[in-house]
Parts: sequence; C-alpha cells; structure tokens
Amino acid sequence: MNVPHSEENDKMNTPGRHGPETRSRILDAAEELFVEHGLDATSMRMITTKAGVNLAAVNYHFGSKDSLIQEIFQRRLVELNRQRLAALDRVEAEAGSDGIRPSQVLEAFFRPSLELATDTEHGGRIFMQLLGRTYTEPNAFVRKFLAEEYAETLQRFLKALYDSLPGVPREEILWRFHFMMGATSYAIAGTDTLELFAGRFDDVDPARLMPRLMSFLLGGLRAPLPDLGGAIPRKHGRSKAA
Amino acid sequence: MNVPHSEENDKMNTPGRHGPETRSRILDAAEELFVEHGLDATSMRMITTKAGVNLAAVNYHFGSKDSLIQEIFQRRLVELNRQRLAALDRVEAEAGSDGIRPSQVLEAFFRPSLELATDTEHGGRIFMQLLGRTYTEPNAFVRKFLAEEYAETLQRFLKALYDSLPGVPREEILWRFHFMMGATSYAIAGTDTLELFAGRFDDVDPARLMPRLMSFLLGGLRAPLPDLGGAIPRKHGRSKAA
DNA sequence: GTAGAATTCAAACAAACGTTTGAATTAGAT
DNA sequence: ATCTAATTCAAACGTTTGTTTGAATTCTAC
Repeated sequence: MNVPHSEENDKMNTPGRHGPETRSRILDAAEELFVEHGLDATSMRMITTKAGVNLAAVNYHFGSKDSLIQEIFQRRLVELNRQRLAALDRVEAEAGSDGIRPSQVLEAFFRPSLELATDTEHGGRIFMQLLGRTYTEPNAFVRKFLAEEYAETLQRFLKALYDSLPGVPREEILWRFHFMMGATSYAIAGTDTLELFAGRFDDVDPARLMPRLMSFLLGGLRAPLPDLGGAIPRKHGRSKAA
Repeated sequence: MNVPHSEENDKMNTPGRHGPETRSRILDAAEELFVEHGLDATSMRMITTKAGVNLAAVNYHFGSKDSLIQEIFQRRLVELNRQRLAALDRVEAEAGSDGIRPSQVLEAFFRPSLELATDTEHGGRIFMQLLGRTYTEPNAFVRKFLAEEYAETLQRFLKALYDSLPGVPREEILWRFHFMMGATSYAIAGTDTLELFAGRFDDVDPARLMPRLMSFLLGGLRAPLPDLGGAIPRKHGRSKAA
C-alpha cells in the first residue's frame, strides 16, 4: 500500500509530513535501550514505548529491526571515522621529512572516539558504550557491516602505524593495535565492569580518561618486543621497538 | 512429582542413574553455542538438540536457563581463580625482603587465563572466548554473579599490585588494571574481530600470544604517569612509575 | 522379580517476539 | 475545499521463546 522507509532513494526531506522527528525519537530511544539491555534483549515494543510512537513505526520507517540497528551504527560511525581520517590527514600534512611519530597516529585514531565518549549531550557517550560491547557481538549481521564500515579507516591507520615504526615486524604492530583497541573499548564500555569488580571507582571524569589511556597505550606500543623463542614465520627477528 | 536439579544439596553422585553424562553433555553443548551465538540468541532447543538430549532435560537438571549459564561460568571460574591465587601465593612466598615485582603479579593473574585459552582439548579456549565477551554483557543476572565470583580474587591482586608499585597513585593502578583486562579479553575473545578488520591475521598461535601480551601489558603498566592537569582529588601528585 | 526413585520423553503451556495489515488520520499541493 | 500521498494506529499474524506436565522408561536396591 505504501512504499515507505526509503531504502536507498530520496531522503524524505520533501515528503516527511509532520513526523520528521519520529525517526530520531526511535533512534535515540533504541540507542539507550541497546546499551542498557543489549541488542537481542531489546524488543520493538520497548523501543516504541520509550520513544512514544506506535509499534509499527519502526518497521514503517526503517523496514526491520536489523535495519534500525544498522542505521544507528552508521549515523555515528561515518562521522567518527571521518574525524579520525581528517586528524590523520592533518598530522601527515604537517609532518617533517622523517615522517610522523606513533603517538600522533594513536592520537588521531583514539582521540575522536574518546571525545565522542565525553559527549553526554547528544548521546555520544551512550553510543560509545554500545560500540564498545558490539566489537565482541556474535550477531553475524552486525559484525558484517561493522567490518565494512571500519575497513578503509583501519587500513589507512595500520599503514600509518607501520610507517611510523620502521623495523618493527608488522605482525607485532597488528597485535598491539588489537590490544589497544581492547583496552580502549573496555575503558569506554565497561567502566561499570571494573566498578563492580573493584567496589568503587572514584575518578571517572572522562576528561582525565584521555591522558590516562594515552599514556598506557603508548607505553604498551613502545614496549620491548617479546622474545618469541624459536622459529618466527616471516620477518626475521627480535629487536627493540622505537 | 520429582525434586531434581539439586539446587545446593547432595552432589547426585549416589543417585544419578544412567545419565551422569547428560549434565556434562548439556554444559559442553551450551558453552559452544553461547560463544557462537551469544547467551540470548542461544535457545533451549538449540542446546538440547546439539547435546542430543530431550528438551526438558535442561530444566530438569539445572532448573532454568539462567541457572545453566551460572553453572557454566562457575565450574570454570572457580578453578581459574584458584590457579590465579595459588600463583600469587607462590611468588609472594618466594619474595625477598623488598617485595614482588609488578611483572610477577601480572604473570600470576593473566597466565592462567591465557593457558586456559590455549586448551583446545577440554573446551578451555571456547570458554575464555565466552568469558571475554561476557565482561561487557548487559544481562544483569550474569553481571551479578560474575562480580561475586571475581570479588575476592580482584581484591587480592589489586592489593598485590599496589604494594608492588609504591608511590604510584592507586587510582592510576586501578585504571591501568582495567585497561589490561580489556586488552587481554579482546586478545582472547576477539581474534576474529581484528581479523575481520585487518583482513588477515597470520600468526594466531596461542603459545606466542602470552609473551606478546605480556610485553604490551608491562609496557602499559610501567608507562610514565599522565599529566592530569590541575586538581587531582585525593593522592597528591604525579611521578614516575616503577 | 518386585518396589520405588531417578530420568527421559512427547506434548502442550502461556507469553513474547518481529512483522504485516487495512482502516483512520494528518499534512501538503492544487 | 479537494485530492493525494505520507503517516499513524489498533489489531492481528505466525513463530519462537522458556517452562511445565504427566505418562513412559530406566536403573538401584532389596
């Protein structure tokens, strides 16, 4: 009867009669609920009730629950990765003849996400909590488009990191980048995790999180390379990291 | 009619007629499925089908799905934390007059989990993947008993870490321990995460993961303390970490 | 071999799930 | 004011969820 929820066509700027805010009401409500209960445990009824809209509104505007999830991640990730790449462009443009330092690469990658995690006004903090726990999400559908959304950004940053650490085996850099993403995700998503573990957590000021995390990450990245014992597949051997 | 699933009473060693393996069949099947699809997305029917038992068997032997989940975590975590505490006891017993080094604390805490993650024979690897993604699990029930299960262990290790780093503000140590747990969890749970991101991951040999991770963690723990700018609540100031 | 408890089994339960439907309502354009 | 398309709405759709039931089966003990 109707052909709504605009899969890929016109942006419903001209149409959209009186409910241009129904979409965003749903997005905001869903974002919060997904953080609180997880993707699966959040039902359509919970979302529409919290948003104050009709149950059918999600399917009308987004098509399905999966499409809603995708939309939520996309609207944030596109902007986040845009900022990251812009920051990398900036430091590369200002770079001298001997390239950029590893700390600059990390800054460009992690600062935008931590700044988004600081934003309590527009739901940035909520989304970053959601994103953090989504990295380990088993849901195949979610994993797929998350990988697609990250592919280009990751590739550019890994290359920049490789160039900033000449002589260090790429395999090691890749692993350490993995470790760094893990530490960062937990720092953002799981504050209450350690809070529960350790009883209390006095200083959770997000403004102080950035320098704290940055020190840790840089220390880990520049740590002496491990002694991997005997045979190492490719890349010849051990040495000190830069 | 029956009073089964033995909440807390006798260990059903004397009773348990011909199906002492029904319980473990269910536990093993559930563990695998939980890793593959997540806790919520794994249904009772999937579990009982994979285990080759009747649908009602889970409720009969465990009482409910939640109790099954709890049982799965408990049988592994009790042993894991026992090993951790034993390792800590050992290094503390051998310690000289000037206490133990931070690296020894980290070894005692993280090595048992990484060794469990290496065990592909008895499902240890599978469980550690499950545990890693459960740290960020929103499910309130899961979070609760996970915190209880970890409370004592965390407390002892944090104290040991504090003692091994005199002069370093406890707040900083707590944060860095949080970062370390994040890095480790991702390293174990989310290998496929970065694999998806980075396209390929040549060297995933778990035997090499331990030295790799250890170098990174120690580098992060011993990194120079961050400059937190102006006022720092309690604990007086900044200094170099040991 | 018979009594009785422990376990398995097929079937059903109510509740919740995501989605669809078709009529009612609203708003923009002519 | 009228027509038309976009949106909202209450109700129902067919599945799937975790759990329960009561009879059938299996095993231990006497």
